[in-house]
Amino acid sequence: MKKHLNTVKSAGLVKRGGYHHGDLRNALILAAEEILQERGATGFSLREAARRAGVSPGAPAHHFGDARGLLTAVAARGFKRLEEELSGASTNTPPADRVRAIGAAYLTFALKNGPIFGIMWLRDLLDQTDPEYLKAGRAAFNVFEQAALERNVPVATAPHVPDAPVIAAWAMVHGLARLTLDGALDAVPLDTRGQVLKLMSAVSHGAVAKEC
Amino acid sequence: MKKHLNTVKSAGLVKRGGYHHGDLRNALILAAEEILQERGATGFSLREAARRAGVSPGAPAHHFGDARGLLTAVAARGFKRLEEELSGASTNTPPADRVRAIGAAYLTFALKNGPIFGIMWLRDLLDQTDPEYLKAGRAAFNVFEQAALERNVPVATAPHVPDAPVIAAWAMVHGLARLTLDGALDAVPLDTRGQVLKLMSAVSHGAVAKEC
DNA sequence: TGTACATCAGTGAACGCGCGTTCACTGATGTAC
DNA sequence: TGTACATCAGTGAACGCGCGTTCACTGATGTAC
Repeated sequence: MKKHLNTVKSAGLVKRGGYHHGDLRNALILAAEEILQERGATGFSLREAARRAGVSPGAPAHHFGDARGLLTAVAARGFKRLEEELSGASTNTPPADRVRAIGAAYLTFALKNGPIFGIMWLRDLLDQTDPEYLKAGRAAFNVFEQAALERNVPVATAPHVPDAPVIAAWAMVHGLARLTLDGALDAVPLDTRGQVLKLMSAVSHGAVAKEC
Repeated sequence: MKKHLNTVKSAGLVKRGGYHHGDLRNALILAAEEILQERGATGFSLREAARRAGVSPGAPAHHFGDARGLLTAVAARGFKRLEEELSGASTNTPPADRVRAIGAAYLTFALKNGPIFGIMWLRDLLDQTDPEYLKAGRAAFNVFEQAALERNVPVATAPHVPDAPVIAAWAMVHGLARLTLDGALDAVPLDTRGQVLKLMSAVSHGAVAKEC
């Protein structure tokens, strides 16, 4: 019955003896992730997060203000984790296969973290102006774009406009992830996803635009 | 202040004088759509739908059982409307351009009906076994697939497995729609969406797979 | 055409629930001297 | 090394809220004869 405490507990983030917690901010983020994964976005509440961190209902306000604040932190952390996964896939793969590997990592992350991935895009529930959130989101996209363009221009410095093949490829992986999560592709064999990722890679490199 | 009643009202679906409503089922579906469009999925409640239809809080139970039942009906109607849009785009367009036109219609529908489109895929909130819902969803996909395959085999009769280019193309439009709705493409010019749809069309016809 | 009656589609008050947030408070921590 | 004190990070009881659902009821409708 208390099984849901395991993750937060095993990370040593439930309040121990003292009056002060020590790392409540992180404990609440982990607790929120736990709730999302177990019960989905519908099942989330600030009180439940406080409960799992072993703390009174008023405590979270000190760190996040309100529920929106906590969820925004969760989303930001989600994008950071996604970025790490994508970066890992990128550096471990020769340039020619990079985009496909990144796409596969994107898909894997989304499927493993369904409800968290979902909330990362639910702007209604987030503080859309939070700089950490925005930065993390851009960083993740950057990894993808860099691999597609196969040059090392640092994109983050100046605003620029990504071109159609990159957007098309991103939309394709993203759509594949969402349709899978939403159960719309239950009848489609796993193998097909691999083929879709190949097509995605080709699109990202302009294989279609350059005269087919 | 009562502005939100307009749609349901102007459709003549608010209870008039009598004890019985006459068409409460449809009135509730319209009211639910209104709420979703105005307040998003978070703002939806069964009581509010009843309120807008001019009926007591217990009334919806007679027609839908619970909130899930009503939302499922909304989602089913959403897919029916989507299917109509896609069919319209298909029949009004020469075969060569059909997939692109359908993709554009898909995107337009999604953007016009953001929160409703969102809920159509939120299986947590729906009765996933509802036959009307399932049928409407399949019918919409069928229009897309038929155009991509450019033959007239009726797909609905026997279960079959769509192949990678069709799934890839669908994922691409779907992803484009969701990323746009979620504000992730705010910096991308509208023109780019048109180019993405062209790429989508090429992919759906196997332009990439057939040796590039 | 009239009457009895079953069925249907509503009412509206009441219930218990968990939520987010507030607030006066208090225990722990860290810093100045 | 010791003491005073400000600041910080918690408590926990209380608030009001809107929700979904229930239930005994009642008015309207339609059908049988």
